[in-house]
Amino acid sequence: MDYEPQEIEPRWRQRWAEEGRYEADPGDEEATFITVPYPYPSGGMHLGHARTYTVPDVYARYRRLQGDNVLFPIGWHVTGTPIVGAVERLKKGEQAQLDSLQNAFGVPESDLKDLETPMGFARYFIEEADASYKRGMNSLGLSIDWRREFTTNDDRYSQFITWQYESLKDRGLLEKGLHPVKYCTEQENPVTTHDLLEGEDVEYQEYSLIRFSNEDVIFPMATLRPETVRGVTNAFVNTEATYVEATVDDESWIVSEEAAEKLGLQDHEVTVERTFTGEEIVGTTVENPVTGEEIIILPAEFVDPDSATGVVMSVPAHSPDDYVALQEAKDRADELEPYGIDPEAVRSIEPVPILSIEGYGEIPAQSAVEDAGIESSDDPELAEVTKELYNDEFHKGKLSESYGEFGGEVIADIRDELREHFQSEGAFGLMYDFPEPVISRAGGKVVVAFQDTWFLRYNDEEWKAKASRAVENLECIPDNTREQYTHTIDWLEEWPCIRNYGLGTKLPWDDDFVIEPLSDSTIYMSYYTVAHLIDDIPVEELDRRFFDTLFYGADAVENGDVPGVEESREPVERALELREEWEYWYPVDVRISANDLIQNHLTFFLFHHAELFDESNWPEGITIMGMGLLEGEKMSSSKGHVVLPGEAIEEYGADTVRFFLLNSAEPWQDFDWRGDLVGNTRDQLQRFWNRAQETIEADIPEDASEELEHIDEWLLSNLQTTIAETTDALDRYESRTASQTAFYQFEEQLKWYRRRADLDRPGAKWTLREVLRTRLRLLAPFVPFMANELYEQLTGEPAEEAAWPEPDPAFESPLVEVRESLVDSTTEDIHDIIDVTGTDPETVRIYVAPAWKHDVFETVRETGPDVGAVMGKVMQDEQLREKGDAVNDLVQDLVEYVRERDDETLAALGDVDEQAVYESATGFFEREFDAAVDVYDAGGDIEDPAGKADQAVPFRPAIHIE
RNA sequence: GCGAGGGUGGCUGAGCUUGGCCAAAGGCGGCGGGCUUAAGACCCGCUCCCGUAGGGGUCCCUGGGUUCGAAUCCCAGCCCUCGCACCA
Repeated sequence: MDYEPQEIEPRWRQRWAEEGRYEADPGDEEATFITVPYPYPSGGMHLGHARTYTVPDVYARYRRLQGDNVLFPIGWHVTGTPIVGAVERLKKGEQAQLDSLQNAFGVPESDLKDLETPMGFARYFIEEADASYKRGMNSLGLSIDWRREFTTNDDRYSQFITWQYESLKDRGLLEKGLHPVKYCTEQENPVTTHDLLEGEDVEYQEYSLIRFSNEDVIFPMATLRPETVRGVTNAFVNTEATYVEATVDDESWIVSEEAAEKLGLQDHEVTVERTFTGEEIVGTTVENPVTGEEIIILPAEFVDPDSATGVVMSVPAHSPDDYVALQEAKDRADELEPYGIDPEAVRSIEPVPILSIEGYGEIPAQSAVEDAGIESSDDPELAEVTKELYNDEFHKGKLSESYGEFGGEVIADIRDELREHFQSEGAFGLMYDFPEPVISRAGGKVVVAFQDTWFLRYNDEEWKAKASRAVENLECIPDNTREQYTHTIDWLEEWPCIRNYGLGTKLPWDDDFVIEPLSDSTIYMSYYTVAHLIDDIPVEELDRRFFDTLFYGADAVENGDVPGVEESREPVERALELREEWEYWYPVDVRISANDLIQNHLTFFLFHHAELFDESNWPEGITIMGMGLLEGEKMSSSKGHVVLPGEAIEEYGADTVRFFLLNSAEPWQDFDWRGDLVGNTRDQLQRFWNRAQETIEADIPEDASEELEHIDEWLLSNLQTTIAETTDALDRYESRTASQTAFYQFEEQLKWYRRRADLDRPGAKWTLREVLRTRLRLLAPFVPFMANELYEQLTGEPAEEAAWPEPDPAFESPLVEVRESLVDSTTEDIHDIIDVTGTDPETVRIYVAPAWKHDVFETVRETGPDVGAVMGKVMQDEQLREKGDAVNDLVQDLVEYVRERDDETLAALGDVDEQAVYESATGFFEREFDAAVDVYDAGGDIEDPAGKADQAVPFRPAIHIE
């Protein structure tokens, strides 16, 4: 029977579906609960996703073979704006979106209209599309319990999330506050990264506003380097731009027109009193709030009125930009007279350094500009020089003594403190803005606005302490991720957990808001335990009391000791029944997720479990997964640089796809899907299949197992090692090591076995069948279609009905392995000699070391690798003493030999009858070298034409060819 | 700058935790052979240098060190990747 995955695989898919094979219900067996992030169907499924879900599947299948009752569920995450945004972009006919849908995911024109509602879009990629997740998951043979699927937009799920957030609020872990957000001035609405047309990567900056003043009028100047306040020599405004005088809160401010609008959105009361062009304030002098010095406002074209306040302070000693601008202003000082500026006053402006830094002159900006040979503000190198100087000053610059308590400190250490100091003194204000233009997809300018927002208080000390404890007992795979969780818990601050629109659950007490995706997915694993059993319960009955009963039990509800709920209440009968499901499955044994989610989602997952559930229900393990590359480059649905599981499975078969994904890298390493390598994997599987067929068809007598020879025992001994190593590797989630061991590494052993053994013997046939029977079970988690098919052909039942193999001590034999290693090394030696001499021998003579040499070996083995000690003992023997140097050389050799080997091997070597080993392999040697082979005892009266026999040492026979 | 992970033979990629059986697995590529009418597929062997006897030399980013012995441990340096921070 040929290997036809397209014929085999659909049969198994159908069987599994019909049997409900992977539907798991509570039972007597040990429960294993494996979860993976539910997919976000804002597009189709590609191969990167395929591995995400196949890794947990392999583990699930492994645990099932181990006898566990395994639950592997899946749901669908649709919360928030990405899907809504995708629909909007589609409806607008945006080309990038159409490309992604049609080219990357093969959506036909006729289906596009189905995608015009958010849930229609989601539903399409959940199950309808060719590239839908459900189709992909089924094709891959994932052992999912499909009864439990849901979406995060379902009413019942929302009731669950409502319970979660009401509980958290009662526990004081939610807080309302103002928060800077990206805000579209066109739609007058907050926007997310997905809503941006331009500037997706731009983060807003927190600018210090230095409150320069003229009389009662404030001229706030924005800077990201508040420590330079003492180095300001002048200011710049754009003469062409529009500025306003506005009442800001109770003060009079002069800023650009754009800045006035932004300030109005940042919790300031702003009334524009008067509008004028920048020209008007050129020449004005203003007072530095820190130094009290008067500085003059100069004109400059480069000032962008849409950046921060539109009034720029100049620090020529530390900003190459400012330094060059000031030089240019001096050169053209005479042109400033019409503004009422005295040219001499401009020419007399000198940079004022406020910090010292090694590697630069006294005026760092000057030396930086001069060293780079920059002469004009048009020089493209200026930006680079500026960046470099800023970096150096931040990390290495020491502030001058005029800063009092901050003097002598490195900027990086005191910038924040210094800013707060001047803020509290009233010298500084604060403003948020983007350093680059940001444009929304609606075409409007995006600015930073303050919005009322609800926060999760991840900075709560008690909560952090609980989360830290959850990490302590967590199995982190790989182990070096543990530190990252701890680190994240340490620095995590408040997290805004709502959005203004999108799919999902409304904030229970304010339905203007929706709970955002990273916040509505922290404990949903518990929902899987009952998801398939609550469809018949009316939505409104899934209330607070229901979930309290479900998760905390009747006692907690009756006694009113559910945190935040004071009155005693009746438990809900149905919830008590369901509680058994939850108690059976929980906690999550392992969460398998992506490494970039450690900093947010996975840590949130720990926080929420630590708060809402007892310690016994905290997650037990998290395994991290790496990313996928395609032919060496990052996969990207928007660029169409993806392979769809359906395409790959059609070309190679699901087993090949799975095997490649699991075997080419450990789960936490990045993998690279390369067509040539995948093709090779398919060929290997096919070869395995063909060999298996020979074994399945072989006619094996009943009593064949009684005719095992040494080489059969050797293979079986190796098989036991393979079982142990594969099991250990899978216990550590090392899918690559496990599959390499069970598949490729054992193939190497088989290669030797085939060369060595007479395969027509019943004993050999029996051995190969035994090997196949074991290997199919070891491989079943990886290639379930093939393994089940072959196992059924071999034994009459699928591999998944059988048990995971365990090493059989009866077949473990170091002695057998050591004996074979002697044959192997001798074979290699003979080959070497033949290769080097270039001869084709007719006779090969093998001389085994004589008994006295083996006696010396025994002495070395007993004494240990110490030449002096061994010689002392050996020389007590008169006969050996007579041999003199020969003994000395031998001891040197043997000490080396013993030092390099472990005790078990040495013990086995002590039991070996070397001559018998080579004699029994004579037939093999003769076939291998096509020559007559004779084995001699080097100590006997023997034929030794070249006088080689003396060279024999234990386990290294002398060899002569002729 | 901080944190994490790396630098291995033509390429890819194991080994490094637990130093010695490591000239260093496997795959790809290349070379030779078998099978075949032929190609492909498949099977076998070779693939750092020198060598007509199983040996020797050089080698795992660079330079030191520890050790009887280092790809593996320690120190210093260089370079790369990824996060974060910082930065008009």
